[in-house]
Amino acid sequence: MRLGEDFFHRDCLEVAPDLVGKIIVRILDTGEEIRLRITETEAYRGTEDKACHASKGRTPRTEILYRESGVIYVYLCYGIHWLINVITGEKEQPQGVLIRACEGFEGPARLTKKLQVDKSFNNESFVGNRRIYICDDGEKFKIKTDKRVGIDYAGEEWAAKPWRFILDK
DNA sequence: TTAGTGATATCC
DNA sequence: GATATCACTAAA
Repeated sequence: MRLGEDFFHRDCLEVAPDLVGKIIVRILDTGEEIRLRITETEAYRGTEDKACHASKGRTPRTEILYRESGVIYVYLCYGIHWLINVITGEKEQPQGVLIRACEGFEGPARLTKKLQVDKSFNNESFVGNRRIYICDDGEKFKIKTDKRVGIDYAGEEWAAKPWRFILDK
């Protein structure tokens, strides 16, 4: 079953663990279909979260985070890597979930490379999109949590939050 | 361990 | 206009 707007329209701390174990589907321009199970996500929650891009204020780049749930936020990291996020929660509230890894493709940039996602997906939505969407195949998994990674700059308080969700095999 | 890479924000 | 920063990866 394909996930709709109501799935994303919750707090990112609820959506992030729920997204683990779901299937991300990407239809290439060639018609080829790629299906991958999501194995790792991270939650980024509002202006108070120093690790969230929107914590420094609303800018043209972080504008996406304020949009409605289901919207795709893609941005370039270290000049080479595309990272993909999905917006969650209420409109005008900057929060989202970073999709870090899928089965067989651990690492946020390896994922987007495999799925051929780049900035042309930025500002689109998982809801009603025919190139990329997320499915629930009904399977349930055990989830474990951990600290987020790569955000030491946000300070100990935020770097220590257990807002990383990993599929527990 | 380090090079590679470029958009963004922040400082002149 | 210039520079510093960055939610990473692959090669060594």
